Amino acid sequence: MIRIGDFSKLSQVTVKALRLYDERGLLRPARVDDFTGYRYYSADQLPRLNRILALKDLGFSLEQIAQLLKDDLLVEQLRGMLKMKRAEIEQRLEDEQERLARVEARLRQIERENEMSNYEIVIKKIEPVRVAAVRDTIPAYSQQGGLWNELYAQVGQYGAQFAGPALTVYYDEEYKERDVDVEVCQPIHGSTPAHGRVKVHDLPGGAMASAVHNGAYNRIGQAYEAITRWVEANGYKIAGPIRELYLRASQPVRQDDESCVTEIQFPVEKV
Amino acid sequence: MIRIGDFSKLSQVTVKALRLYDERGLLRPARVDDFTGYRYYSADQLPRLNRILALKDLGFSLEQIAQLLKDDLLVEQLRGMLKMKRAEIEQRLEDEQERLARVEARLRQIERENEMSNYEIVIKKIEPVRVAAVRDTIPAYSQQGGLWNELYAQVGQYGAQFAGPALTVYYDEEYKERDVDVEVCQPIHGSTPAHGRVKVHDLPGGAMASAVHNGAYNRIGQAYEAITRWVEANGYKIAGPIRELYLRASQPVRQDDESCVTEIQFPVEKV
DNA sequence: CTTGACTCTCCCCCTGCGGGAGGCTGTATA
DNA sequence: TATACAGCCTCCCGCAGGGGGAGAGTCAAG
Repeated sequence: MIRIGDFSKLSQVTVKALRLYDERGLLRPARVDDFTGYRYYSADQLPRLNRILALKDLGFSLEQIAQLLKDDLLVEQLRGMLKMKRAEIEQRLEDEQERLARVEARLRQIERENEMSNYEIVIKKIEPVRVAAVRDTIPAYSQQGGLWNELYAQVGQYGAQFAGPALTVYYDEEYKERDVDVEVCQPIHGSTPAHGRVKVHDLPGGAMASAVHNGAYNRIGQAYEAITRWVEANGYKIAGPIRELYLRASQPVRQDDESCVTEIQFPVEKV
Repeated sequence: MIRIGDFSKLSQVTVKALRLYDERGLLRPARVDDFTGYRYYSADQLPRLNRILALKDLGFSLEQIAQLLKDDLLVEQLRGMLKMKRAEIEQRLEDEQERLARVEARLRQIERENEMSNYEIVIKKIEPVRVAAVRDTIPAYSQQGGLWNELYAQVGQYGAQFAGPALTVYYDEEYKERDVDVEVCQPIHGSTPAHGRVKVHDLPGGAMASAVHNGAYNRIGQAYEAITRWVEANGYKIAGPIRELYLRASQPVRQDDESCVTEIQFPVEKV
């Protein structure tokens, strides 16, 4: 009969862990003194303990190990658990690879510019969103005013509930200074009947690379630049029209209002 | 001013997380109502929140992020943290690769034999251990008795304290049936003067592939077989003389005593 | 008999939240 | 204007796998 401390030395497992395995039913001591509560182990319990350690090394949780240690375990079940675990590990490997790529992209950026970027790009999954919208090709970005007036005249008339901040979708594949294909949108709840040029439809959801620009519109180009570089450096590609969400806008709209907050979303998918 | 629920929708961060970031000092709301305790956020806090999310995505803990968000952070420090994180991720990748290899080795073994092995092999780090020992070349494994008598006669005389179970070291590089170079050892505390053929020295520590054989000695070959296969299948190689630890032995020694418990240790290193 | 090394149970701690209880608040509607 | 009801607040517990420590009981040697 071996006391817990000696058994701990023999097996290289801490006393704390042994007591936990006892409590969780993974390894009951060969004998427990009724009066003192002392745990007494037997040398032939080492194989079972080693089995526990080996399974832990494979990444199983204590609860899973308890299942795997039951006497009536079929080889089939073991095989199934192992395959599950293999898939799990492969997934984690992939995740860590991507994480590593992101860290290295950051490091390269620092080496190049020797400073931190002002923009943080994050990937977010967006749900599809119902909007009332007016789409048109207009001479220049700054000429959206008319479209917004048209949109809110209509939406206001039907009193639809707003479901989020207004946004613009830019449908041009490339950057254009003139004759821009834009759609101004207001997310709404429920449905509002289409009327004239105001259509109600659902913007598709999906993965978005998102950055927030804090300040005047006339410097928003920096945000586009940062996000474009990030998308390239992190192995994504653009997979749809870009959106601008006006989280805080000036009334009336002014290009040099520093208090504006705008989120830019690039739909992306992995290369 | 944006209430926490709306800010949560805007940022795709749960209310619970936002409250936690407030508590941990990562993102204090722009204003907190003194009476109601309501948190009010401002749209221009989104960049900071996105920075938090981006850093979390790189694998930093909330505490590390708090450091990284401080105003007086130098680029140098950021670079240092990133390099640390890179090393950490590379380490994890390596660990997971090995874990995957172990799982796959198990699966292959099951496919081959369609049953579970009776032996569990674990890697353990062993500390160097001081022993009193007698080494000699003897005609056969089973002839160790004389060496043990010689050893204990001497050790008993000086009354050294035992520091663990007795063990044998097999110095032959290959398996041999006759003329075996063995050393019988008893771990002791402190030092005992050498006398005659009994030497006191330190067995080296290091990584050991260990298996426990439960039962008679004359079936211990199975354990050797299992551990040899494991070492090969998991990308290790043998890096020193093999040890046998007699965790529970019969008195007198009998080859067919089923109550014996013996641990076999192969010093290994990665290929 | 005493001392010192072990052992016992119980409780709190770690991360990054999720879930829920119990109790205010703010707003939209009847 | 009264009342729902959604939204917010602060606790408190739980998670996995133990680590650290308190306070009290046990064992073996000198």
